[in-house]
Amino acid sequence: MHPEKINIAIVDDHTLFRQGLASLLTDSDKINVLFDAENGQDMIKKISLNPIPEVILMDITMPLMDGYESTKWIKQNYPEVKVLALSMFEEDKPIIGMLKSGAGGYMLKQSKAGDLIDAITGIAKQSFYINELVSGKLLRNIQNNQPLKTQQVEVNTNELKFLELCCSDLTYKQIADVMNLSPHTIDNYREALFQKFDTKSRTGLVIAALKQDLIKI
Amino acid sequence: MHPEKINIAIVDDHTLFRQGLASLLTDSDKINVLFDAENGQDMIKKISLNPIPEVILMDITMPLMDGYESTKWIKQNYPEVKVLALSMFEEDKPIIGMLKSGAGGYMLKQSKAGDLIDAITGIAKQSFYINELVSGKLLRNIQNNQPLKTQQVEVNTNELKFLELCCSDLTYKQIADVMNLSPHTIDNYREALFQKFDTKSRTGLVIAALKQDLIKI
DNA sequence: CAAAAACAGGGTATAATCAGCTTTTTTAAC
DNA sequence: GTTAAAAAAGCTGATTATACCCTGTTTTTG
Repeated sequence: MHPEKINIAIVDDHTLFRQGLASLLTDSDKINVLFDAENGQDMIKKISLNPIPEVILMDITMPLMDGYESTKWIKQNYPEVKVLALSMFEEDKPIIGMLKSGAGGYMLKQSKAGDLIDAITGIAKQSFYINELVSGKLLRNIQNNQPLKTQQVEVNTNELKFLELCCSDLTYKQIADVMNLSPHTIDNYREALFQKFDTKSRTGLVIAALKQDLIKI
Repeated sequence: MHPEKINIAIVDDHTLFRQGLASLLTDSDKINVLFDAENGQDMIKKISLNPIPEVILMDITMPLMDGYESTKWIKQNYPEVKVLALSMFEEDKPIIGMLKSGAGGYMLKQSKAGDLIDAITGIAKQSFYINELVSGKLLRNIQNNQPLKTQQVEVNTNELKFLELCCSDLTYKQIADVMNLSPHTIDNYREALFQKFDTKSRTGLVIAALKQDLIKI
């Protein structure tokens, strides 16, 4: 009397975990495990030999092709397939990384089976499944995407203008011209900024300024 | 017999809404409205004349100083105060915008009173309150923050490595050394890339590669 | 007025840019 | 397998730009 089962695949390099999980999920009457794979390359091989799963449970750390790469590949080649990250890490970086790669949710391996099944059914229906673990990270990520300043370097208006003009094919002589200053003054600016940014080349200058968010491209 | 009430403030330019809401929330035994304000400037004036609220309910569209600005100001001057956005818009932009500005949650004005009270108590306790409305936007935002490619330029592995090494103070000679190639081969790479990216300087190369997302800094 | 900051000059060594050419390695066709 | 074509790697030599000196003048500012 149950509705149609959800077809999934499991990608994880630990065989015991993979097969134990498959058995566990199969025991429930809601989920059908189509195939499993021990890394991304194995998954690519097997996905064409099987029916397309609705959801893929994806580990992160795997040899040959990890969870990030595998998720990106899935989203490029089978965008309708949902990926649910399943990992032991609860740090920000892997969570944000998997979501950026295209995962629609993130579950910890220490979750209860019932919660995982909820997540799978949730993600199958709505394309994503956000729990408290993930929502906080998401929010913090979006809010921290701009500051993160190191020891901010002070630059005056002219130096800033100069830095912006450095992001071009203009020579210093031409920059001096544009700014209506002597090339030697530009020399002074450059040397001052070299010191401030601890670099020795125009390229280094531009990159340092970009990193500090002083200029945009 | 209720625990301590949560002290809040309401910032919204519609007087009837503001006062009606205040009355509604005060009727509950969980929330105490310290003050209200009709825009960000009014809020700034009143916040120093009152006890500091735990949570501020913040509208977005307001004259003189809108919700984005007001939220940023709060987060800069009273970072411990939580902001719960309260708006009629359920589009991506305002939601993402308010969260980026520092709001810890986002509720629709068409919510039920009980849900709003839940959100307020939630945000007071945990600093954020994520509902289904917000989580999907967050996820989509984070996933769409990268692509947007123009006409992609093809570069091979060596050229890519070279581009990465260009983002440094290394001279071409040193790059050649690192890559175990003759400096003249590096010359060839450079010239080929100059053509591909239509530039004439190392700086231009680096910037073009960054724009195309071929390299990261 | 004195000190600091900004601007400007001359000069040199090194690195970057550019054009034209040879050799080696790959690729693909025969 | 041979071989022609194409691609990648390597080279010479010259010009221009960049990086780094030291020094002096003007302007701002306390």
